[in-house]
Amino acid sequence: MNYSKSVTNMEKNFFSKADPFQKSSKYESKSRMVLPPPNITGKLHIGHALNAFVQDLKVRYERSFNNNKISWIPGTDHAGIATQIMVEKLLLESNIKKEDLGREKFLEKVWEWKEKYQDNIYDQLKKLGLELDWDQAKFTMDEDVQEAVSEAFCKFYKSGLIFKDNRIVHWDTKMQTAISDLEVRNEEVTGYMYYIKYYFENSLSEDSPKNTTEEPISENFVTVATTRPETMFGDKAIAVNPNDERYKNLIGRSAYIPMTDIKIPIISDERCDMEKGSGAVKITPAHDFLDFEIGKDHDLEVQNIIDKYGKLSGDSVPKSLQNIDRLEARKKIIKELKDKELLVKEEKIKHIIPHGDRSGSILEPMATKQWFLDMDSMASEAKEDIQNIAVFPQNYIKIFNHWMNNIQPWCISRQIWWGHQIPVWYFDDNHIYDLEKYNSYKKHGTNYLTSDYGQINKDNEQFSKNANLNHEFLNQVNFEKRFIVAKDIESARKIAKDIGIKNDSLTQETDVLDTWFSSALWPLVNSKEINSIFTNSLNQELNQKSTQELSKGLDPKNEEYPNECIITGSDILFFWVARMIMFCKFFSKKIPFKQIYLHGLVQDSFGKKMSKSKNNAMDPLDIIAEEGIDVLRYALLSSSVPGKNVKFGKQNIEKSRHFCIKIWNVFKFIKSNCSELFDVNIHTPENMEDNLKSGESSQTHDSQEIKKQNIPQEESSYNLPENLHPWNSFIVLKISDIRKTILDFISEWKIHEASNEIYKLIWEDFCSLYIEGCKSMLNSEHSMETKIVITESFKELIRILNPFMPVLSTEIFSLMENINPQTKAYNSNLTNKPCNTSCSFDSILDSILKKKSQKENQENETLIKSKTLDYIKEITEITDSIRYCKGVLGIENSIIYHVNIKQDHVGENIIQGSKSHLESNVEKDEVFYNIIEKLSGFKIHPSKEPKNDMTPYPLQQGVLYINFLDKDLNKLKNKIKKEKEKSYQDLSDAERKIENKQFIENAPTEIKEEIKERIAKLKQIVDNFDKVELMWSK
RNA sequence: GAGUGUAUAGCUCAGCGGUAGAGCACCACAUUGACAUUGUGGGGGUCACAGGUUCAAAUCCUGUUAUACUCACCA
Repeated sequence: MNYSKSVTNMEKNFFSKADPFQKSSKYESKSRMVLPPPNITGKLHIGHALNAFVQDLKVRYERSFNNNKISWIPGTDHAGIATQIMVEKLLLESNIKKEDLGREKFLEKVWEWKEKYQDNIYDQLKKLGLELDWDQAKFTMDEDVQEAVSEAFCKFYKSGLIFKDNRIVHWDTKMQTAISDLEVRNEEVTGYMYYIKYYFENSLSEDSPKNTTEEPISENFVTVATTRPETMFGDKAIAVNPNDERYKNLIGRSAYIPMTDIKIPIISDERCDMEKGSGAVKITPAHDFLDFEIGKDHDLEVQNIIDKYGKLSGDSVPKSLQNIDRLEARKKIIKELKDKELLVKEEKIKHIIPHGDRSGSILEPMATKQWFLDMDSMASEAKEDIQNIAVFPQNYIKIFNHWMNNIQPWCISRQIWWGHQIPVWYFDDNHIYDLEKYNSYKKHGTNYLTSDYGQINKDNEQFSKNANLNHEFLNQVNFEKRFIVAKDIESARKIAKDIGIKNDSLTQETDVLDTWFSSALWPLVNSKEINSIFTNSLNQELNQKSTQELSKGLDPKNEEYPNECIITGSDILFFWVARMIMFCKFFSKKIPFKQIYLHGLVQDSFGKKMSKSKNNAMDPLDIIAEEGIDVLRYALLSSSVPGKNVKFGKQNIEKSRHFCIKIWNVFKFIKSNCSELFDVNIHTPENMEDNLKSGESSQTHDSQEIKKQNIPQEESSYNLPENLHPWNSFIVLKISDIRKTILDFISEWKIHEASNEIYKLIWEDFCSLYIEGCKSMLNSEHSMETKIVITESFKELIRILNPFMPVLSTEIFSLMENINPQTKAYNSNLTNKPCNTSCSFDSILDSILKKKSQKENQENETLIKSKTLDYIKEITEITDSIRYCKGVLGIENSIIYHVNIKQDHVGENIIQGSKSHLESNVEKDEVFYNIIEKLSGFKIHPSKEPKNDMTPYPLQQGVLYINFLDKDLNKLKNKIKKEKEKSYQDLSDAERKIENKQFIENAPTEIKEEIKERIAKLKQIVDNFDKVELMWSK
């Protein structure tokens, strides 16, 4: 059964059967991690898949290799604006506008949508095969989250961080809401700069400028440049730079707004750029950020002339333009200005204009009343906090700090319906029932507070002494703006009653909070500490005392919070990660997570962002349907470098698919070649016996081991020899080495490096080298030993592979997990204790390194390792050389070629080397030659003297003699010549280095040793090259 | 304009002080072997450019030039 055909079944097993890797349920530690909650707007995209796979890898890695069980919490985000857009669109299909339904009915529809799409998202997440803790799934508008969000708002307000103000914000005319700076997408577009004449007051005749037919002269007007002429009806001044010689005389004069008889002053301001436009700029405080600031300083009126739909309105707008969309109006205005010769010129320019991230419509800066959260204090704290978080990649700390340094108050109110409604209740003067009481509170309340922001003025002792008034809640009431901040209507009513207001008059703020406001609390609301932080504190003042109480609520041993880590896309560092740090720290006094891992975005193979409109989006579930989970998963993991975008295309998928197939095939090989071990996993004794018998008959040779197995008192146990054959020790040592490398890479979040290491380990070391060589081992006296090492090594590989390919690894592991040949490890001799536990990879490793024996030390370990590696090196050097010749000369396998290894030089070395490894186990190491034969396809004859018809070929430590039959050797000779030259070059380079005094003085000893070794090797090589060339020339 | 990256093989990218790497593509050879969704070998690189630090630089620093992203910029 090939891989592609097996995938479906494998995945079925994966989802329906217990995870064999999860058998041990005892973990040293338990911790928590939250899934960045996907929006309930639609489908998962490939970026979600990458994000989820990285997290799932972390969970599996921590569980299997760190004894740390991470509870990974799924959830979904209500995504205010985005979802509202979708639902509105849906309703429009049946010709229903949200206004027709009204807020309540509309919200019902959204909740219906939520149910449906949350299920969708969860279904899709489940199809990715993730180890999520589904019992704890949460939605950002769940009741407890709503409470926490209200509470958070109140607390922010009481500590003076939230305020309501009339400020200029980015306004989305399509959604009719304000949005935050981060939700603005700047796009470069081609537009026009219009140069418009503003006539001076005293240059005019009695007639208004619109009637002028005279040729305009510069003494009569000033030219103002703008890209948005439609805003001119909101102009309150013309500003020039005080240092601008051209306009110095104009300061203090007035000019008329074209098409109107409105007169505005000409003022001077340093922020006015002399280089830009004409140097004179129209100031429209209501519709431009800088103008708003300038207007504030010059006491200019803020007059909105664009309504919330983007249509022109207001007294100063000419009748013909009233209620016309601003962009439409622009065209009309330009036409009229042209007609009236008020337009000096229009200039085609490229400029960047802000668009709504969600709606895509051109945003209008608009002065509106909004709720803001002051970020300054939290931001400066966050800059400290980020130092205590392990951030991967680290350079994002710089970016983080840069953003924090330039932070502005966050506009948190949205004029939409779907979201957390702001917990603020308004009252009006008509509803005061106890005026005396009200005024008394008002008086003291105003004194009590520094401003209308809610912050307590602690210096005001006078008020706190007044025992007749309940001042606890005073920082929740704003008497000037007539609102009460309270977590719910009951609390608001209570306060209202206290200050003499009829409580049935309260109306809640209709605005909702920015979606990211609730997201910022996500790690907190997903811990069980949510209650101790967000309840029963409404009537407490937020002071040191209650702060202490808050932090008391958090058990320091709490395994849930702070979270283990947060894994998310680098694009939402500011949107989400930064805000979580600030919010969670503010409320819990603790940094919400220990580590941050930021991955890049998944782009198409050309580096373009994937999107539906470009038709280059890849649906992860399509890929899964076609290729399987693991192929997608490994493809994403292996090509994801921390913080860098992934160019993702066919190639990534293909490499991954080939890898899966390779693993599946080698498993098939192992299964068929180590069949008797596999059969052991059928537990019934009768079966076992049968299987052992069949195992025996399937063996072509009558090996001792099999006989041993059949001895009843041994209960089919097999004694692993004291000294494993070096070919077998080699793979165990190799896996153990690379395992460490891989685990280190994962813990440093170098997942792409780890992926690459497991790839090389399985494909090159295990399949191409070890298993190929084992094909001869399996027919040797080492057969049983080899089978055990093959299966145990492979099981270990599969265990390491599990975080990368859970489906394939689970399938293979569950088919292999019961292969536990009852083996007595050799060390039972030493400890005198029968070691009849299953023979695990690590016990084999220990036995190779003779770990159980206390006499042994580190030195011995490295000696064993290096001896084993020498053996392998000798084999690979010979096979590589033969393969090289074969490749260069184009030799066919069907003809048997011979190789002589000259024993008086190379061979002896090798045989001695191998003997010492094999110690008493093997008398003569035929295996050595068999492996070379298997790997190279050449027949090997060890002998003292080569035959005359053989061609010498240089090795590092000697000479190979190869019978090339009648092949033309010129190609090879030329190659060797080149190789020789290169070796000479390398040698002289290395020698020059070692002769350099400064190098000797400064270089570290390891490097010096390395170079010395290299020189020794190169000398041998060069020497052999010379000898061989001499022989060839004969 | 400010910040942050990136420039390495034909393509997509790793490596980031001590002999230039992978996958794909290319060329040659092998042939049903666990694996044609294969194996083996090969060709192919002044590591953008210019300086500097260092015994040693693709790697660190400075500058230049491309290029990408983020933030600010609608006169």
